[in-house]
Amino acid sequence: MKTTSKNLRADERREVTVETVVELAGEQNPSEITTAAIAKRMGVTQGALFRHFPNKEAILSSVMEWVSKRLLARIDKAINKNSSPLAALEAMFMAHVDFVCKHPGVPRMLFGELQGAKDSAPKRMVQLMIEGYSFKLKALLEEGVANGELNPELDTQSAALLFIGTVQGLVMQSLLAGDVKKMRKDAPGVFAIYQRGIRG
Amino acid sequence: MKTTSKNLRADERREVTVETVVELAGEQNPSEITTAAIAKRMGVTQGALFRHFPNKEAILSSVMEWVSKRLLARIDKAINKNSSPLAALEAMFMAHVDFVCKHPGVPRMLFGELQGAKDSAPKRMVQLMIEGYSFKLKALLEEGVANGELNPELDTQSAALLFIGTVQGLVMQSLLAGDVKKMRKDAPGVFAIYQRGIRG
DNA sequence: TAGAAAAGATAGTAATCAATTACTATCTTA
DNA sequence: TAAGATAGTAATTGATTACTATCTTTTCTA
Repeated sequence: MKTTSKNLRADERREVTVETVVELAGEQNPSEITTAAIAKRMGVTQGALFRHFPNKEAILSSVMEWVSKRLLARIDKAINKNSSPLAALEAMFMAHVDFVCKHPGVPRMLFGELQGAKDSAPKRMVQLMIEGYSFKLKALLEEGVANGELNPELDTQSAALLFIGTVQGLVMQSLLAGDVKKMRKDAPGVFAIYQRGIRG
Repeated sequence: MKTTSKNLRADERREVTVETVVELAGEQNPSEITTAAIAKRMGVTQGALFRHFPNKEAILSSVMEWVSKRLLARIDKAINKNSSPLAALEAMFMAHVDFVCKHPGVPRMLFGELQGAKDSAPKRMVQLMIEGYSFKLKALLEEGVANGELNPELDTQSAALLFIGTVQGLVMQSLLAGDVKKMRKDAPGVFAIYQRGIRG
């Protein structure tokens, strides 16, 4: 029984830890999240964390893995629901925005990890995720070009970069306003301009 | 004489401090820049910093002020050189990218400050700067719409957001590649798509 | 050029951090 | 149900942080 047991199993505890970090990252600067803060939110002592993770970096690595898995799965689902590449692109965009709205700490953590000079395990995880993301994105863009939906002379490399940057811009704007939901509201208008830029 | 003097005057020392922080931010995670690291780079002891700044936050505030002044001045110069709004937008974009290339730590610091939950003095400074930036941007966009250069039905709010996001996307890409100069190379292609999205 | 004022050095402080320790509570299963 | 395995606690560690008190050197000025 989950509800009656005081102690969680190791894998459950790891899962809870990861979710707690994602939650905290939505409320404060991710780089200032301490192991003590994580433990407190979980209702557990600080030292207990190190029964399940060798060190703090391993926690962050697990978080990045969690994010990567969930985001890419969402993206895939959005893509597969649409036959047209352009429609799929829009669905992918909205799925991404929706994901970030639900987990506002995620883009902050990603950006934070990328800023670290040394290439840590979590940083490599982020790079890997963006690689996978870009791959799907470029495939859609090239499909659209071949399809005729997109500008035949489209620079797909730049278009992919702009796509990701667009989401990043929405995130930054929501940070400025201190309002996460703003993103969902602004997304359609911004994507409309992007779409106009790549359409055939 | 500057060269012969061992001690700098207070205002000079403050200036050097700010420039050192900007420099360090280009090399490492801004949130991990310690007062000891700043002092070491300046060839001065850590305690000496507190002769010129009441605390660390004041240093960061000064840095943000420095950034704000320099960036907005550059933007203004770029705008004033061009009569056409669309040409001015492009010049503004390139000036911004150029500035970030010269000071790669700047966007990292901005983003980092915005992430802090509490609204500190440096955070307010950043918000003020982006406000000024957006103001100039929207003026140009509206001018372009009135002019006929831009899409008459353009959503200028979204267009402004996308403009800033585009720069942000370039920054992120350069972080991923670990190569700042990549940004300058990618900028024209990305702006071309943006331009296509807003043009009349 | 004396000496006051400014700038910097030296040597600390208290607080906070991730990590580790010795120990206890709880669960599982043979 | 006894015994081993697993999960968590409480206290402490050394390192690092921003910041400060006191002393020394440099620079400016009257």
